[in-house]
Amino acid sequence: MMTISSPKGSNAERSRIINRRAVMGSIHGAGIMGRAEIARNLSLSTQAVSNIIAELLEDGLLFENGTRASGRGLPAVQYAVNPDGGYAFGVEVRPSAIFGSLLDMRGKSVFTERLPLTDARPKAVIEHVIALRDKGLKSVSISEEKLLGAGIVMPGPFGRTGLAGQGSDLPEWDSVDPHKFFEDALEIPVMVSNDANAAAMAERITGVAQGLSSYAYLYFGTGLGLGIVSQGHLVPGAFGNAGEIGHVAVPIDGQMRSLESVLSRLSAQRKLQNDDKQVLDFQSIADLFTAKDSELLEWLDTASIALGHATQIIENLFDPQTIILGGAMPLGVLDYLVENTSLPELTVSNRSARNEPRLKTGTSDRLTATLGAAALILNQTYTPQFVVAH
Amino acid sequence: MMTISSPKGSNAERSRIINRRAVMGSIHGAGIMGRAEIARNLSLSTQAVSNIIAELLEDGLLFENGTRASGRGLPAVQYAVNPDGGYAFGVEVRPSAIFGSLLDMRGKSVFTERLPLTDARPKAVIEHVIALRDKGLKSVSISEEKLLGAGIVMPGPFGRTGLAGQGSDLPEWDSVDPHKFFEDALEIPVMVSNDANAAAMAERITGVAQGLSSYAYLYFGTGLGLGIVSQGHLVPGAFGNAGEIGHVAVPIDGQMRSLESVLSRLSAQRKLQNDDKQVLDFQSIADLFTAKDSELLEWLDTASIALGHATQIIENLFDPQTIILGGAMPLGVLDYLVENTSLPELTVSNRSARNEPRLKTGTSDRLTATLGAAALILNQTYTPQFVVAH
DNA sequence: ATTATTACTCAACTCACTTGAATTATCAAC
DNA sequence: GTTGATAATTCAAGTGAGTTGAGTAATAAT
Repeated sequence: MMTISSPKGSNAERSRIINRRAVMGSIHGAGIMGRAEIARNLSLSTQAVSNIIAELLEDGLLFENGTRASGRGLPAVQYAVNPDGGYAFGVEVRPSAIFGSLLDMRGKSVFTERLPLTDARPKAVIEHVIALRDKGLKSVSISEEKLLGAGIVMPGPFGRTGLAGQGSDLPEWDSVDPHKFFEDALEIPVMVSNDANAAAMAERITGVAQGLSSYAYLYFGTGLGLGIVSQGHLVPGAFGNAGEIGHVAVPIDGQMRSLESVLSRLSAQRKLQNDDKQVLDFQSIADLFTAKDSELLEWLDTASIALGHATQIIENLFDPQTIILGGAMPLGVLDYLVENTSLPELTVSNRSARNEPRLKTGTSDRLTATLGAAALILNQTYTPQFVVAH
Repeated sequence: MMTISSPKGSNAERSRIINRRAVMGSIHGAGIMGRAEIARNLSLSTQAVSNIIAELLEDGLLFENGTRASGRGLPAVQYAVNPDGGYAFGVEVRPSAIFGSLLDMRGKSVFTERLPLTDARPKAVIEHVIALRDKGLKSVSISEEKLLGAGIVMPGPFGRTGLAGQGSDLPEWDSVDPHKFFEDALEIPVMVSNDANAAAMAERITGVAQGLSSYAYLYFGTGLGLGIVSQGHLVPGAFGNAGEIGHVAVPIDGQMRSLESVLSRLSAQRKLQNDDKQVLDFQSIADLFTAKDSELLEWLDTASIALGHATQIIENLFDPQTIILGGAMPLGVLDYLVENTSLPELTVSNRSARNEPRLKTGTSDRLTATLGAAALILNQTYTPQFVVAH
């Protein structure tokens, strides 16, 4: 389902697109920055950067932010990203509801909304998506032109796989190319991804992964997903289904079980439901954690063992700067996992010289993936899709 | 140890470099190709491609290869990669020996040699490397200018990690940046990588991964490594140590054991040594396999179970087009593993619509990594280090 | 007050790609 | 066979975007 774009050659126009993004990315990463500094950073002439910045100012994507002297010489005029310069629309499609979000240029959420869904067929979904978009635009009084694009999060796996029927997939979409479908309907650039990848990108734009280029993100949705970022780019897999770590088996009490069956919100809910037959929501789990519920602590023990195994696999396969835990799981629970997981010793990540902890928590929110959907678009405007060697 | 190059902006000169590589890559991938066809492929004007091809002809990297008519219109002049246009130098450094190779532009090996090493310190190593280079150049009568670069394979992990002392590392190199060291000494572009990554690239240039963009490569060295290729690029990890899959634990006979301890040449050698206390080499294993040695078949049973687990992990984490098995293990053994491994069902790769098998064998050779080292350089000349969105 | 240093701008230049018209070679239809 | 459509190729002019070098302005150090 994921269209693999064949690489294109470069020309003047495409260079400008790349350089605009590189300039935006530099400023976004540093907060404020001067032209000469950016030019050095990107190995471009100051004149080139000056021209690009003039264009970006014109487009309202940047604004001047005073001057800063560093030692001798004329103090550099600083530029910062204009939060109101553009907005990214994020959509999360689940079988029973659609979530929408709007992020400003700095990744701040300015609108979120949930619409229940009774019909998950493409036609019904797109109507709801458009309704969400219009409501969002109206609620913050911005015009449609300011929309940079739409990020769409849909439950994976994409296409029929050995995991079909395992969870929350949308069978009605089997024969639809979501990317083309949404782009045709919304008429803005669209990126389609799964929840874990989107959440991973959200951390890169506003969260704890700022400044990191290679990291992994363990996403707690209903199940468990993994977003892999290598050199600033998502590793999508050949068919867009990379990161299905929930289905990897690990030994628990001498028995092989899928990670998802012991390390996910659903597994916690199942464990906690043993007593009273009601479905526990996010808040209930948070409350139980605060109350130091013994069943939950038991679950955490097991989950922590599972996380240790997951860490060993992820670290040895990717050698990331860090592994971030986030998603729809109470922060206390995630913190507890990070603190109480005994880290495997036999991995490449067990090194003395580290700037980042091996595990850390990211944002914990039921809307992580929805915001992440929009972050996919922001990431695109800040990350040139290329790297020049040396 | 791996230097992470910060992205640069683009300009006319860098565009030309990118486009030259894209043109070379198109032709290499297709075998022969005409200018207009390449232009369409890269979304460039035919004029631009014409200019680039003229330059590449001048440089001796291409030659004309007849014309081909396809329907109406003037038949297109076809171009092919000139094998003698340039050579890539590959070096594999092991604690006790250095291996050198030269590949022509089409990836054909024109020289290989082994030099024993009694002193693995950088100074001694570089002397041997230079000796290898000079011998190679002399043996095929090519001048130094035709060397495109050198690929260096060194035993990972790079830097001190939790795996230090586990295997074949080179402690003498702990405080040396191999990339800078070799580039200063050889005065040509250098790429440093581990054996698995290099082997994965070799398959992409000449082997069974031609035309694939996202795949995984299980490398049988002494231990077991994994090369991960995503969208034509290696996934190196934050510190160059991605792919250490050998240290991932899997259940064997109800017990967790590292993959390497059951699925590697060393593990086979240990198993087969039980009877007679001699070290078995590559050829001996091949002979035992032909003789259907019962101990070896026992080892294969266990190894096959381990490979099933490895497959489940790799497929769920990367969703590759295929997993290739290769390295210093007799081809019969690898084929046996591919045929007799029962593939896990619960993975995203277990889909009906597949162009590639889930497992297949690549090259089986003791020199796989040495040739792969040179392939790193060829890959660079064929793969522009960028992707323009859409 | 002078000088070194750095940021920035202007104008000229250059590189490499694009565009459009002209040319050539082939296939297909009459 | 002649004619017309089609496609590859080249030539020459045009364009976009980056670079270069000279000149100006503002600051810190001497």
